[in-house]
Amino acid sequence: MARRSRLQVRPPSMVDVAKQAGVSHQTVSRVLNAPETVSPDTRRRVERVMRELGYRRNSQARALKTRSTGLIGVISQGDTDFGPARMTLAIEEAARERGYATALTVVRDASADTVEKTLDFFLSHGIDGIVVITPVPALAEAAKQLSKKTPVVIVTSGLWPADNMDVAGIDQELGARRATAHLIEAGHRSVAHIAGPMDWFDARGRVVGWRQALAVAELSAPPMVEAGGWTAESGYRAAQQIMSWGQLPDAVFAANDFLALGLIRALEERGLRVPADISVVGFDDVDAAGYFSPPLTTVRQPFEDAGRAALELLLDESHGLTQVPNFIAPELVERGSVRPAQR
Amino acid sequence: MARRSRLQVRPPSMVDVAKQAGVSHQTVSRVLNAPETVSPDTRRRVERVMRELGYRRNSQARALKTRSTGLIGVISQGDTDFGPARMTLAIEEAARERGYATALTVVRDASADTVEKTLDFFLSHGIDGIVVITPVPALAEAAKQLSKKTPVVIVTSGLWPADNMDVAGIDQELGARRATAHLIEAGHRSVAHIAGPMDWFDARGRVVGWRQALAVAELSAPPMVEAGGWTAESGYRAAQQIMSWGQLPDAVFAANDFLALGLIRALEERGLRVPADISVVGFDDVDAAGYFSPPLTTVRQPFEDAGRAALELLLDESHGLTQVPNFIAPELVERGSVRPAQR
DNA sequence: GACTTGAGTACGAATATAACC
DNA sequence: AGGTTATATTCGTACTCAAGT
Repeated sequence: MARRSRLQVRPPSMVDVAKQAGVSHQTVSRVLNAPETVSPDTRRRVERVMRELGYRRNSQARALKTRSTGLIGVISQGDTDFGPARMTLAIEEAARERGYATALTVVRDASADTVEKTLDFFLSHGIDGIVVITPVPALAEAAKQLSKKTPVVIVTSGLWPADNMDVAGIDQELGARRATAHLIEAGHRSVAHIAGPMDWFDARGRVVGWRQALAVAELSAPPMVEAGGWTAESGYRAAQQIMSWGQLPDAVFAANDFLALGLIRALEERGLRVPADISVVGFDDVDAAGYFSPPLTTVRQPFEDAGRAALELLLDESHGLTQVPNFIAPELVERGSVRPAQR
Repeated sequence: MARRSRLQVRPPSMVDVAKQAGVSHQTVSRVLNAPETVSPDTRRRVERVMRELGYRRNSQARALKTRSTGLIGVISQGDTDFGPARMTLAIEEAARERGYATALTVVRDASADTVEKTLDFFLSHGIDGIVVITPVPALAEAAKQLSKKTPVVIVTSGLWPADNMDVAGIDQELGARRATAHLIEAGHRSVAHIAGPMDWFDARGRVVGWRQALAVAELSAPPMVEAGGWTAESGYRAAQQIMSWGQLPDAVFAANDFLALGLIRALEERGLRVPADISVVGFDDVDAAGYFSPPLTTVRQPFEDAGRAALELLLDESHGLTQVPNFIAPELVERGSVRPAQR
């Protein structure tokens, strides 16, 4: 880094501050780490000199002594998918609030080799812990291995804590129950489901929740339709399948907003109006959901809360104490794609 | 981090390795940093002990001495927009290839205060340099201030190097010229443009390139249509505007793929077929572009190359030497949305 | 004896200098 | 002398122990 040379003036150290303030470096250290043990007089003097000199703690030296770098590693597999991307940002923000920096690594595959390399990379950079965001089982398995060498929290929605692993995420089953129950409360008796790719924990959880809500209401579940992906196109195709049934459902709970979008498009092409003829609920609450036509009733995932929960698990005393995963409750957002109950 | 205690066995240091191998720690250091100066015999012995003990360099101690942490800070504003998101991943990957870790920070706004805080955060974590990804002017201005305190590279598409700032990005004008020229070569005389939000450098660059290509072919430019965003919905609305013209254009170059998607949808609703009646070219080459109907001819942005270029600027000797920004050339991807030339 | 401050050393790697064969 | 290896010190912070008021 050649330009460095231009900047290569040694930044002021504690010793510099101490000299300038006429105290020992130890006193400067105390001003930072235990201010109450320093007389207000000296403290003010030292603090003033710090400001004058533009003193900044050297985190490398600090890390060397304390054995903690303040660096959190984040491993994510999904790159541009909505959930993982939002979760990554949420974790970054939560970490920054607590003064931690996050080092992000996006892996293309979850092979043992890739994970091993990533771990090695993180360890050699002295991270304090790792958050693994994984919507699929493969990375989760690999993450279990990691936990032998460094604290690890898994962010997912379908894994139960085991082998001392800490898990945080969003309660997909609950979200799906809420979505389905909302449709049932609106008076619908036949509620279909378009599921996401079943290798995702999220997709599986939403299926379970859908079935639970139907069972509670003592309604039978129509056949489940598995979409090939999370896109509007997949939703469009899944809709074709539903429309080929002898009897159309009253309502459809789609596993995410884009699937719902494709579904709505397909329904309208057949002259079916949403919500007049058929009600639809999505999942995620993507930015555009309020601008669909009709505006989509959906389930909002509290990524920020989940990110914060993951970080607390990683950093806090509560570590290893929880026997139940930290699954945050998502909320239903009512808009215009569900027909109000008629009575 | 409570669980830490479970792991709190001090990792082996050079001294441990040295003791075990019966040499001095200095020799161990040489094995790592200048192997050729150590006799093959001792070297092998030391290396074996390193493996046995699972020795790993302590990057904190190393950073303390060398004044380099191997950490690169990345500041990005756009969170889920296609370009910035892809660029972030590209930079992360390029950095990792070179052994650097990237600390990501996504800022919500580009106020002086936010940027100041972020810089402070990065500096206190000892980053070696910063990459600022900015599609809009505000962050770019703020980035100029940063460069006084640490090496900075700006990743963008509309800023010329100034004040010793290093800039890398993708040549938007060239991409737009290629897209437009492709339409002209196909025999189209009237090529309209749906522009993205004009506060984005990318949007502006694409407008300039579009005009340039038309000028070279001595064709006049239809009025430019500015879409309110980058979404399909914006494209759909922009299309309404175009269709209100007395005379329809032969072809439309849309500033990104989603705008193109909305445009195509609007055209087809009017009974206009793409490409039979009107040709369309997009920009970005998003994952789904090949699955649009018709498959979209578009311009692929080489994010990986640009990310690598940014990193090289930040790390390499070439620093400050380039008077011209490192703008990488995007490529046209021909698919099915442009009518082949008829002669 | 409270309260405040200082001296000295450890953390682990890098390196200049010195010593060895 | 030339090829290797060893000794001693440095980086900046944290913390123990001791000393001063």
